[in-house]
Amino acid sequence: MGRKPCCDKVGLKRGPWSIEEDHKLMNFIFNNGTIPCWRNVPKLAGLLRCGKSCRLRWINYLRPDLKRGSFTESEEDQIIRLHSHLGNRWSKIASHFPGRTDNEIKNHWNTKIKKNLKLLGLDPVTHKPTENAEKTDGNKKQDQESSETKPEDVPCKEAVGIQVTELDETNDLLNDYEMLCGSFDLDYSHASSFSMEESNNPSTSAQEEDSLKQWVDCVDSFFSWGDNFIPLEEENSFLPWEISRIGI
DNA sequence: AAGTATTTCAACCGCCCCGGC
DNA sequence: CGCCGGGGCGGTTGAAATACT
Repeated sequence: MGRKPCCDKVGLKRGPWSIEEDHKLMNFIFNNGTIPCWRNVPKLAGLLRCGKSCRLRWINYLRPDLKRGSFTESEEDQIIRLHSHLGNRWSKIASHFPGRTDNEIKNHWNTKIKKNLKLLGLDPVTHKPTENAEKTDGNKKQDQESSETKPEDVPCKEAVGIQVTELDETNDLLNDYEMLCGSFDLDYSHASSFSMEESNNPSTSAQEEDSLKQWVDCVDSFFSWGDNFIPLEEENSFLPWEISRIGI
């Protein structure tokens, strides 16, 4: 409304990213490290995209520390717990899951978890039985607000920030949820393992480095890099798996 | 095998917040 | 103190993939 768009959209490409575009963006980021101003990235990287689009592509898809694959049962549990206290603050929720993006969690919530909670007769917003939620419809907003209490306002249980009594309620909810998942025969067998201990440990272990190297190998085989790709080793700037340390 | 319905998820849109001036 | 611009975030869309008839 009267506000200038984030960029001049005329002549800019939209829609799915091509391999070549991914290549250009990754190459630029790997060779330049921190991005002080995303607005300049498309110009400098030779992309016909808006800066926001580049940022999103990097964060949601190209980042080397991204964890791929389906959500594990424990991750889903954690999402439900966090959502019951944080509401739709996807970025806050995602901050508890290294390697997962807010977009990914949001999508998973909207497509799967929400549906399963509804099947259980639970309101995905209030996390309470639907009848209950209807009965207290007038107070729904209040409920919602209280359920979306800011994390900093809530005494913390471990790193997650959950009151003990509320945690018990959430655990009951999760038991029902797990039973439901079981009855639908959800398959987590192909999903990678996950633990909050692991996720709360930001230290770059040798294991993590290995996985990042694997990622790079994987990307190398996945993308058909063009001849103009500058191997990072040759560039001598830094290795891709060091990105997490310098904090892009 | 073909057509249709449903699901998934990458990407976009637009608002809000915050820092710089 | 107010304005401006950029980044971040949540909601939404739509194309592609998958399931079903």
